[in-house]
Amino acid sequence: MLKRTRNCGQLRLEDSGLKVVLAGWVNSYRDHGNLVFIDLRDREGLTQIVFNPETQPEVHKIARTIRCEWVIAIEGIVEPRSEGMENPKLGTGAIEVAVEKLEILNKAKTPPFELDNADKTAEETRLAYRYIDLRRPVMQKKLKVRHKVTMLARDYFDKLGFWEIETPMLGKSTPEGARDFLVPSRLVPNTFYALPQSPQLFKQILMVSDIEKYFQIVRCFRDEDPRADRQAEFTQIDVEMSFVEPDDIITIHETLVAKIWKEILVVDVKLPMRRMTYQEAMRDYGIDRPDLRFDMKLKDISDIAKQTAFKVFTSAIEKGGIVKGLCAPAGEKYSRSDIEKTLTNFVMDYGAKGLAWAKVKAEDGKLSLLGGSAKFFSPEQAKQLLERFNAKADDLLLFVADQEAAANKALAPLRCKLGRELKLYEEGRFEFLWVVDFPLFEWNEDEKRYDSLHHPFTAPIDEDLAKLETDPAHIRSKAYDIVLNGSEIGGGSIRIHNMKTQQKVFDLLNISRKQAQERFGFFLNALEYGAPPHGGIALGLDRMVMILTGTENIRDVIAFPKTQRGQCLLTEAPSEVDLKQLNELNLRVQKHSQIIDEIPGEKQQ
RNA sequence: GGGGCCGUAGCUCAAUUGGUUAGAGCGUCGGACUGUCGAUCCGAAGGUUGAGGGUUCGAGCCCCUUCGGCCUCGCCA
Repeated sequence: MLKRTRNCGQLRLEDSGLKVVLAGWVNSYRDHGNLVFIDLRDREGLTQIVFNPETQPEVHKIARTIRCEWVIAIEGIVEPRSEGMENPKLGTGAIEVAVEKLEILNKAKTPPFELDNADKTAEETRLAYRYIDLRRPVMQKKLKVRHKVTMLARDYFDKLGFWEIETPMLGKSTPEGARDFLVPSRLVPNTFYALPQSPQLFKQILMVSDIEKYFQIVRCFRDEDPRADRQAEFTQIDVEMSFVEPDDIITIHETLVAKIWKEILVVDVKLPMRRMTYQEAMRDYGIDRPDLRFDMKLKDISDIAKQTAFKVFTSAIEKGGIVKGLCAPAGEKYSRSDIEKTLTNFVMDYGAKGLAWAKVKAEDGKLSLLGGSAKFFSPEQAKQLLERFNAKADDLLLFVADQEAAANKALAPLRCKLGRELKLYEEGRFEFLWVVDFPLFEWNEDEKRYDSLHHPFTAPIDEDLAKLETDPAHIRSKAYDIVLNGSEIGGGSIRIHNMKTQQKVFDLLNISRKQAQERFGFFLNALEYGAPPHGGIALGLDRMVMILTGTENIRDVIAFPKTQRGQCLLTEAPSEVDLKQLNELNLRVQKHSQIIDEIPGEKQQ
């Protein structure tokens, strides 16, 4: 076999005269009857190779039989292209290689889609032939960025004295949080492992073991329905440290993130990153991960709304709700039908009961409200509204009247939609933010108990500790989320390292002593054997790479992703298994049980 | 579990109100061609309209069921 000496993206004019060996895939071939040109591709680029019938008649003859995506190796001389024949689109466009020897390493069937048109090809087809899809430079670039991010992280943590330690993939199922993927145990019949939703408890236990600084680039599993930015199997850059406060974790990780942005995008991220309390985020943006690329804050207008004659507003407030809204700059481009159909349906998808609106018009230099709910506002009320939003002519005011949480839930996505559609920010902007001071709990009305906002091991802020007894709803936690352009790219907290506090939290979560022992007994025990104060974070690798590579699709940054039904179209997983395998695991699937039920007395297999 | 969009040649799409033999571009195959670079020119092959059922004289189109993909609400401590 010809051993390659150069890659296909490497050769330049100054290499002229060199004898080289290249190997790769045939990207395209152009047969002129006389000369044959092939663009040879490897992951580094394209190089044009030429077969000349006059100098190499035998090789030329074989070259004419070559087809796209065949794998070949060639030996030849690097030659400068003659005047006007250079290809400025290629890095190697100043030269070509005149082939002297050709080896066909492998033929290839015609690909099911053309690499050049793959961006227009159904994703289904691309996933079924992922090995071809991943040959495309755009896909390779994404995988390369992902590789670079993990290498940067590993190098960064190593230099700071962190150790990368693996934690088990076969773990213990806990009913909290997301649905677990279960793995049956063969050696202990009728029992199951769970794949980790995160290495949370293990990394905390490592702190008890005085590992002090741990990190891991680790796969996590949550058996919930996927989304465009969510996959059942995903990767976290997982970190835990001892003897730290939130500031320590925040500083270390914003520095890492800034380094990643600098190295990969050559973008300078201003440090320290902005911080915002949860309260402020919810008040101004209706969500704990605000997109700060544009302003357009939400405003509570309940005080004005309750004075109006608009029943929708007044009755919502009477029921303890609020009226909250936003002012879309130049939003008058939305027609009445856009607002009352498209935008209203949009907020209703998020549970809003409706969308009130009014347009801001200028008459003789004076602003007034027009259309929609405008008629319900007195001139004085209208004036107050316009002032509150600092509204300008041709703006559009939109309101939702509901319980506060429900109003936020609808307005936050509406704000993002409007920001995008009204082009309130330019692409390529990165607005980082730490959201801090999360509540420790939220009240779960259905279950009549508190739920952890973060997870049950999150520590309360010291000055709020006393509220564990008196006012759990208003305890703030030492949790922090890092948010970028409205996307949560990481989150963590300082943990409870004191068994008593941990027990108290379980009580409020309505987890009984017995349940706590069953589920987390090993962990609670560990806390009693000298657990240091500790905390950590997990950065979402997939989401970071998505933003770094400018894709909205998480499948683009995963080499072998799954579909919305959790299937791998390449391997056709998941699949049925042999009865023998099931028997070894002491398992019977419902299909078999039904057969047995239907044929009583039939001998069981 | 709910809502929405989609499925026609290998790929991307078209096909009038339900009406003749389902078309085009790219790709593929064959041929031509002295320097191309998304080569060009000539020619050819290629279809169970995702699957099953129904309505109809007649279905790619209408109805039902089903499979699959994407987006989304719920879900994701």
